[in-house]
Amino acid sequence: MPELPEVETVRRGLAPVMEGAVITAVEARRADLRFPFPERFAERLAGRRIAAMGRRAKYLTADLDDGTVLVMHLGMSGSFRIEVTGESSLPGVFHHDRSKQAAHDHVLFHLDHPNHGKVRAIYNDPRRFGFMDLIARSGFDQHPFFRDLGIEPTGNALSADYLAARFAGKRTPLKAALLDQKLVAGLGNIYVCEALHGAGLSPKRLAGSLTTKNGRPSKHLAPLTDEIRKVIARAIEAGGSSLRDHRQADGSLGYFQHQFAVYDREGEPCPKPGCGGTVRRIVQSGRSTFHCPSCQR
DNA sequence: ATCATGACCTGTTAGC
DNA sequence: TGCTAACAGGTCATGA
Repeated sequence: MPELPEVETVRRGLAPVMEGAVITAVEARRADLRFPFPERFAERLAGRRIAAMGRRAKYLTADLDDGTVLVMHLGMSGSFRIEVTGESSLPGVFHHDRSKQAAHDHVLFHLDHPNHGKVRAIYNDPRRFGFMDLIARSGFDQHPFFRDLGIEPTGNALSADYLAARFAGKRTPLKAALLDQKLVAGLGNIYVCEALHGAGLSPKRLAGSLTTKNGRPSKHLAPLTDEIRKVIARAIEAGGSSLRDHRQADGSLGYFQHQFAVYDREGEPCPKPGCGGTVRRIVQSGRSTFHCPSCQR
């Protein structure tokens, strides 16, 4: 499910109830998700206070008061929801039908928050491609999860020069290059399709074709960085995209899917003014790519 | 080294 | 209506 904007939306939803809260208990209802939970997972979390909720690429992090970091990845279908347990006064908290989602509730974090009282954060993940781990804050950047990750697409590091350096000599299609978390971390299938359409670049074009002989950026790279930055920012603003199950932590739906130009719009007219093309679906590296062959060259 | 592919799992939907 | 096949936001291990 979640690319960077969805994970960031989850982080923003969890932060108000998790930051500053003490974890009173954790229930892991099975031994593994994609990977086994770390040794003594629940015991190591119990009693810890959460100092801050963070995000790196598509990873959610919770910094604990003992120097460990709870790392969480939502995989394809992971989501969180918040439930108030007592007479807590959280405006707009998700009042859901518990029986509906309980089937795949795998981890329950029981929290005690100084302002909100007793609250639970519940991790649900039907496909179980998500995972959780505990690592040391001191070794965070060197940890295998994070060591090889590329830059965040939201910050100043993303530039035409950066992409030119990383694309140089690459024979892989632009679509695959942008999905590679070692180059730009956090982009996924939706937002790569959208950014390439915005930039008017074909997903089939070889990444290396966007650099000049001496490794300088071609004229297409500045617009591409702009489109990446823009689509990610707009999607975060919209609370992410709700294709089937992504929700904000308060239960409301993200609505960026209504702004897709090409993703999941096969057969529809290209929305670019004056283009007149038709959105097509192709398969690249085993995954759907949506693009407009008329205006993406 | 680089790249494309299948595997991991379950749920939903398109098509017959 | 009911069955089956294809497909889904991600990543990792494989083999060419």
